[in-house]
Amino acid sequence: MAKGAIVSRAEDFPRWYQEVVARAEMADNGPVRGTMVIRPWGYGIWELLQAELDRRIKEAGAENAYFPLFIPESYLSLEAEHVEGFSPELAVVTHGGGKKLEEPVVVRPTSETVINSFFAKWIQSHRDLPLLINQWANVVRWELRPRLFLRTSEFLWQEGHTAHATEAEARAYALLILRDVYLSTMVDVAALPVLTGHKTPRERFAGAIRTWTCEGLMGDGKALQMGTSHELGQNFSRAFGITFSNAEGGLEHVWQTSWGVSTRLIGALVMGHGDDFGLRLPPALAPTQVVVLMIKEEPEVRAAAEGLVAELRAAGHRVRLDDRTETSFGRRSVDWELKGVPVRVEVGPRDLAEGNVTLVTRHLRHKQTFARTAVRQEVDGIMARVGPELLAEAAAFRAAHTVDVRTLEEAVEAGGTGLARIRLGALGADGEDRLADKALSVRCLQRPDGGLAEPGDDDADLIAVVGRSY
RNA sequence: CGGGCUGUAGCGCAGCUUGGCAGCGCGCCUGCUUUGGGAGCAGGAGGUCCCGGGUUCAAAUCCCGGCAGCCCGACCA
Repeated sequence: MAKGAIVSRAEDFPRWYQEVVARAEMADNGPVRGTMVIRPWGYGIWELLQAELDRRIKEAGAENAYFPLFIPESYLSLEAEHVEGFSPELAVVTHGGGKKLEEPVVVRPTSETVINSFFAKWIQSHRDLPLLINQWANVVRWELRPRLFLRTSEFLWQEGHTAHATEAEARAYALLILRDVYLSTMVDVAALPVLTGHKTPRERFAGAIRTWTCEGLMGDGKALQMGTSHELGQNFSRAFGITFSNAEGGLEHVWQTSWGVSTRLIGALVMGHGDDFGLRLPPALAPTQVVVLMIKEEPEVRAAAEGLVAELRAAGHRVRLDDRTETSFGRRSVDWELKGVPVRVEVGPRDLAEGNVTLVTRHLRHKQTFARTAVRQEVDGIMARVGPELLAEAAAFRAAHTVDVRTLEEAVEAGGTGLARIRLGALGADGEDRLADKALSVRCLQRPDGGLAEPGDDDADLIAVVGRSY
């Protein structure tokens, strides 16, 4: 290992992950165990993700709102499975204003309960439906084994909550979010291939009747749940009394959905695209897409570099000038590489004398000299290619680490290094227990062709995607 | 909850066995020389040695008590 370099992924993947997050200045551990300080580079990625998600959420018709951080403890217990699922990880506030509270309040682990208590108030008629609400917020789930971005006690996310007149409409909306918001953002923006499917009852969200999921495969062969969209049926509408008068004058309970993705996606980006030199960002999520790096402080170099910055900015790229020539060239190159900036433009006297500059493409670590006048066009071209190439590389990795099997034993074998696909029925009644003994789980269920289950499909006939997971 | 390990500069660590000036690497600051893949030289700053008590002329070091963190197991999902 070269001086100051990070550990290789092959040698120690968890340590590699920690080092990338630290050295790329994405996040630090907070003072309270399990908490996280998101630094500008990490937060910049989040802001870009947020913007992409928010636009799609609004296109899907949902509106943003904000509900309180504190929830009366009693609300949680209104839905039996929900409270059972969340009580082990709740943070509970027992004192306020120096006095013991009459009723403790919990810090939201998710907002189903508060939001639904208001849905009950707002929804009277079928004309009030559908009600489509999203909120951007922090949530708290006390974690014993935290890892930055992947599992922290507090994290940032988006949670959508909707109410519909019919089960079919709720289901269609949960799937709309899954495909047009989550799948689209993960694949087209983050360049991360994901499997979609639904969870087994064992893995399902506490309180849902069906949980749809996007599952990614990380560089160490472990799966990561990257986003979920739940059909809640009438579980919460019955618990909270959310009723509406239908067109015939009858009183019905609404059908609901909820869905969320979090800052965990940043962890997915690191583990899905990173290499032994650090992070590799798709341009769409790079806070800085192009770094123009001055090799030396000379008037000609500065003039050329500043000219390129202006030109590339005008072309619509997020560009930053690195003129910290008091720091060595090598050091600065490595720093930008760690941060995953897609393109570096290296401007130095030697090239410049011949009217050239050097372009370095991060994801390929490819270096080439171009005429200064060709830079804009070359950068445009590289920027258009990076995302698709990262996506193709990750998809090839997943294909190479996915295998179809027929028995649980084979699934255990294959699941050790990647994903195993097996008919759920072939796992047997205690299949999930036996997988759990080997630290494996069913990540999702899909049709043999990878498609989503249709109404009427029997889970036993669907393909269970089995793997280790985060 | 059980077992093991660790707390020393911003980070990583040595020193503890055998008590005797608080150390090393990286990072940081200043100056000069450098700058095309983690620069060199010189100078400098930075400490509640986890906390409390004890033994001793003298404690980072030995003894007692406590706290925190990490790993493994159990539990949970």
